[in-house]
Amino acid sequence: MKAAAHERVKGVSSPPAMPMALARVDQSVVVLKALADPTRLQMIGILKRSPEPVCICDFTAAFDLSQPTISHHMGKLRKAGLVDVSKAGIWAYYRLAGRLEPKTRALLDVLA
Amino acid sequence: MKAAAHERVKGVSSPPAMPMALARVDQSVVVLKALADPTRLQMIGILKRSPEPVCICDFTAAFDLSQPTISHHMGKLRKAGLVDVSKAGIWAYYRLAGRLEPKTRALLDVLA
DNA sequence: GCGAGAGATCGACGTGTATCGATGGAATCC
DNA sequence: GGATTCCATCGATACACGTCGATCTCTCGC
Repeated sequence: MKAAAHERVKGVSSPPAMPMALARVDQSVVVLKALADPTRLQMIGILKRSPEPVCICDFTAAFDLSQPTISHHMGKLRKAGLVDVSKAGIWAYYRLAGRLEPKTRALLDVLA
Repeated sequence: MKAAAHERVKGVSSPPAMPMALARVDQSVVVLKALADPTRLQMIGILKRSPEPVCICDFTAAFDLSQPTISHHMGKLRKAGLVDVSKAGIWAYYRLAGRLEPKTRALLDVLA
């Protein structure tokens, strides 16, 4: 993809114009891309219903994937702003991000 | 990707087990993948707030993308079950799918 | 300080996807 | 019938992504 889609939208007159803020589209796409993977969606589901932060080693044990892959997926969720990480000594504990856009929060409520 | 993620989930005992139905995960991922693109997300937004079905030629005019690319995106939305198409002579009119999973409907309500 | 373990990063590989131009199929108009 | 128009499909290309093994960076316990 060479450019963000909102830069490719022409004048627009025929279809009803688009109220959704343009930056909003890109922000939503970032979150949607982060969630559009079976592993990450299940990770979010697990985090969402866990009252305690979850050690990433638990995910490495639960999924049949290598440790780098698990770390990669969690990093993707982190960069999308969906999860927070706290390190305790050797271990890294993840939980759903505390500060979430209302729209993102609603998304997670619907999904998981 | 070699297999669906739910086939890669091991015994699972440490993290709180996962109530989300396994097929549900894959179904959600299909919808999320369809929405995780700026062009398609805007298309859905336009369809969502248009009371009338929209001719695909309007999208071709509104976005600075080639006709095959627009058709490709619309086909992706169609295969994900998000939109319905009706042909009138030479033209093809698209609208949001009438039969939507409640979860999917909620997703669209949040997003667009 | 040193070895060991947890987790992030790196490099590479195969697959998926967005994009385009060219082609094909169907309905319309003359 | 023939030309035209709209849209879907095909083939090709470039890039993004999921995955892994190997490596690096911490922190802990000795």
